Amino acid sequence: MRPQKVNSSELLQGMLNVFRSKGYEGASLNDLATSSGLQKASLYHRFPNGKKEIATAVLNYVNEGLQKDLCKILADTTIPSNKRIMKVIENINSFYDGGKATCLLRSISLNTGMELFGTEIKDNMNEWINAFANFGKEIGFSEETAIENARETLITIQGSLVVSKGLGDFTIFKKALSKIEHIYKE
Amino acid sequence: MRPQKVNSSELLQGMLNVFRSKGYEGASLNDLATSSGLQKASLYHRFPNGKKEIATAVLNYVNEGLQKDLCKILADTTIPSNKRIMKVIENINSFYDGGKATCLLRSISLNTGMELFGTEIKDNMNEWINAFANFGKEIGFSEETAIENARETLITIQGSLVVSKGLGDFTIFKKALSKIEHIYKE
DNA sequence: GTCTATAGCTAGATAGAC
DNA sequence: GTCTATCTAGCTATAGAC
Repeated sequence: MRPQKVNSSELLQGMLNVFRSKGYEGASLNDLATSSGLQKASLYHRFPNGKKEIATAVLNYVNEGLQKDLCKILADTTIPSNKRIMKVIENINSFYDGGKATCLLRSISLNTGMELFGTEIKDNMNEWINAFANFGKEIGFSEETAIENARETLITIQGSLVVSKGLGDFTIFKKALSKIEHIYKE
Repeated sequence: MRPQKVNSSELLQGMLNVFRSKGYEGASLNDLATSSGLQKASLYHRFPNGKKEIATAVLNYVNEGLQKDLCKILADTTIPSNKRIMKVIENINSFYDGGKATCLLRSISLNTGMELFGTEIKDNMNEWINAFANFGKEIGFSEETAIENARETLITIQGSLVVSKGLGDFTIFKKALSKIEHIYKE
């Protein structure tokens, strides 16, 4: 057995960046190959169903990160809630590179409509909302308020990513994150 | 002089829909031709610099609509402010087809990064913010609060478009609009 | 498991008839 | 001003050597 030249998470991280900045249609297999350090044909060895399978793998990779860096932390009752929300906000900030990186869900959902990856996108968004909603209930929000705040949290993150990037003013993203932090720190 | 087979605003409206749903890279000249009712080569007659010029024209077309259906109305002091904000919210709702349509700025900014249409996008977003900020000042907000609320208005619109589409739940967009309405109706 | 080479297709763009 | 026909470059995907 020949060793893999590039390991799986390096590969996926590189391709994640391509999909984020170029979208699904815009990301060519040449782009993906270059970013990963492999040749096109080698990508087909690892992902026999081509581009669609690559994008699915990248979506799963992101979802694992979501579980690890957001859901699990928010649900970890051994840590004080103030610490948890702080840590999660930090993770979100670094995940989106201070607002400079585009959300994969958003870039993938363009071009493809919802047909190709609709369920993956929906599931991922629901996990965000559920994680924050459960956290909200734990710190004393009513069921309804918790869900409402969780939705607003996701809306604020997505919206501030769009606006801060459009205006080239990344303090907007930072402010949005601290606004979210305050929602959960009363 | 041969008459134009399709007039300018029909042409642009059709192509706007293509760019919104497919993004810049995803929108092929065949798509654009089909949506407009003309052949590819005819599009090159009207837009000699090709796809980039088409996208610029569509961005300008959207910007004209923004002026007419949002900026001018918000600034029209002959109408009571409550009526103005109601009318503008209605226009936003129909412009985004109740949340089902994607924002052109968002779809265009993908793939192209900010390199190609960065200034157009920035200008357009600034017009949104200025229009709402001026309106906010007029109804009594402080300079700072007015700008802060205007930014949050844009963030909420963009974010709720993303989330409601991702979840396939367009009541989220509706709720976001009524939340915005309340900001300006106290 | 990775590579070079290439097939088959569609993209954006152009030429020239009417 | 609009059309059909066509060019070249790039795309996704595959074949087959190592």
